[in-house]
Amino acid sequence: MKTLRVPEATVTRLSIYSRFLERLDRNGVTTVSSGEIAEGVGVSPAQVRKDLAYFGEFGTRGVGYNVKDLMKYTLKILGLDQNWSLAIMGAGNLGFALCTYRGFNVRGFNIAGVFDKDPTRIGKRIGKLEVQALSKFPEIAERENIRIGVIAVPISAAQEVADLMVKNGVEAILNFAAVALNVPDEIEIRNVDLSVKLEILTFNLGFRAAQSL
Amino acid sequence: MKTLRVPEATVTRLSIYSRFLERLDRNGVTTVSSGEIAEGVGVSPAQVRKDLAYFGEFGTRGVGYNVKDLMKYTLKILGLDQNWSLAIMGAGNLGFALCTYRGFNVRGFNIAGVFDKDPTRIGKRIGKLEVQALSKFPEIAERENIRIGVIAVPISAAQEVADLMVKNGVEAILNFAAVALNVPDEIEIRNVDLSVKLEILTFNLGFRAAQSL
DNA sequence: TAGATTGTTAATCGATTAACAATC
DNA sequence: TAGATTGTTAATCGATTAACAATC
Repeated sequence: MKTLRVPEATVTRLSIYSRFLERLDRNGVTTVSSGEIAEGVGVSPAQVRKDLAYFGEFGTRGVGYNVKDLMKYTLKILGLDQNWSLAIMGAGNLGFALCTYRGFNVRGFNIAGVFDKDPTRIGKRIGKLEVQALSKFPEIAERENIRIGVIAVPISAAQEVADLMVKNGVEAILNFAAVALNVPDEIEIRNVDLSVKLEILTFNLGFRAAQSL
Repeated sequence: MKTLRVPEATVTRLSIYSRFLERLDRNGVTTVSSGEIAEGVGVSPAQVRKDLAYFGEFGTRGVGYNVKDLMKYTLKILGLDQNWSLAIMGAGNLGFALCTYRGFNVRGFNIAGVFDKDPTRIGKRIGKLEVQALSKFPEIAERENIRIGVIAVPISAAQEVADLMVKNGVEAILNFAAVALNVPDEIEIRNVDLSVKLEILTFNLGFRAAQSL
């Protein structure tokens, strides 16, 4: 068993390459070079080739890459050659926004259930979805084969919701609550803290001001 | 002029340290060691000390760090010893969720205006805010000293909105639209692509399955 | 063949970690 | 003083880039 280690930054870039390739394809472009991809997404050509080299040889020397083929390969690498059922945990404002976010659908993510524990929210409709009680999670997770859950509940409820998902077979979690969650090692988890992102900006603004003194 | 280069990961961790310190402070803890911070946020003690060392000496050898002091220092480093006025561009579901997100307020971010170009949205209230026409942006940005803007509009409108902000003195942009924006070099810009985050998870699920073959 | 571009290796760059002198 | 923990240096680790042989 080879243990190839792929940098997470490479995976992020592959996402971006695949979007760029889709755009080229829509525009009828059939062949592209690493330099053109690099130019299009703002990295170096060597970076593009290196990122792809982790997974195979997809180009033709002297020619470049076939846009349609490379697009398919990158999507397959990312696991996007299949559809994924998501659970959105929390039907507050953020949960609502996530349920209606069109960016998920175009990449093959299908929201199979939205859950809340607030009785005033349960039963309400969000588009084609109906907000479900947390108690319905096990049944729906099983039926819909939900492997990925998104946490959009307040900090105080985040751990409880994570536990519920882990207990019911969820393998990966995207967590919007600003708290470090305790989950087994084998669960993939990533945090998105919106305020941290802003703080990188304020740091840089202040830092730049200090440098120019 | 020294050109100290601080890794972005260090800034992200400082955000997380500062939250952990606030929690300790609320719990009445007065002194903390790099090892305890490391334990609390899931990094190495050397990492904690190295991150802080970019900015000065904040501890006492043999003793540790004073929680209140270190909390203040980290907040100051991040630029959070002042309040920041934000503009939310786009009053769709995501814009609405951002306007009502309480995580911003506790870190000193104040939403000073929410803007949209859809006439059916203009004038609607979101909490204490009223959705403003894009044409009001210059006036309000100036009056409220808006230096940071958040883009929560569809891809098709993102560049236009970015241009408007840059023209009116915005220095930093948090972009939720899945498109690379063209802004002058001196503008700080970070993208948050919700789908890319999910794709890192699907990649890892697929990758792990492949490794265990 | 000449020109172009890939795939890959080696060099470089940068970030993390281990180790320890400084010092409370 | 003995014990503890910082601040910092040097070693290690990992990611990016430059360069070029392979080859279309």
